[in-house]
Amino acid sequence: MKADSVHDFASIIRGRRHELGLTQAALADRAGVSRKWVHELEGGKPTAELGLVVRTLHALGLELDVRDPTSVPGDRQSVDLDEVLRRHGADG
Amino acid sequence: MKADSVHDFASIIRGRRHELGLTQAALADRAGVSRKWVHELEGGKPTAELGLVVRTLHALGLELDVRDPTSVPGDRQSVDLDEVLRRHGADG
DNA sequence: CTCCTTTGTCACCGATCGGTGACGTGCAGT
DNA sequence: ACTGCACGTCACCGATCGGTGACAAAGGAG
Repeated sequence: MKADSVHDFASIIRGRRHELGLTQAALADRAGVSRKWVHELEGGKPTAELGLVVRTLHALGLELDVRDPTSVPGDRQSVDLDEVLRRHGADG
Repeated sequence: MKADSVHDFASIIRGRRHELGLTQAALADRAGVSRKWVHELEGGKPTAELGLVVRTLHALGLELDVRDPTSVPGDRQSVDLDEVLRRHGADG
């Protein structure tokens, strides 16, 4: 599940929480954060601390991955650095 | 690439930055953050803001994924909620 | 309608984030 | 030795984080 923005995190987390039948309070408890924070995260708060997000994801049984979208299996191993920089540099 | 902790982010980001031949300053510039922040992130700062992390990842041409480790392709589609909660609840 | 649960929201607060500007170190080239 | 670059680190600062405690709205059940 691609999480390109903080809003993606928001929906993923909220969805997963519902899947597991957890309340915000229950999730907050499991993740060791406050209910208010869970509420804000599910609202797409961009300033949420990385560590807390990771903990919350784990509390939901989810895992975080970092991928290189340009490394297509069977295509090639390395990347066009210029290409990458070009695409992400100015305006994508 | 699994990022289970903020330290994983640290090494992934630092490694990728080197792959691309970018300096901390250059990356900071591309991501719209300060060089100090990049330095701290690469040091494993757990309080780094999610939004900035996402921006930095994008500036490195990387993508963030959220996965359910229990959903093995070809095994089954859904999850044992109890199982998940049990594993992540007490002590994993 | 009443009770209960869940969620959205508020004010208040100490602690800390991230930016800026600067300085010292280590390394490479000349 | 001297110059230049990348990096680590520092003090300072306004802005904001996340926690706490409390209250109101929304939804279901009797």
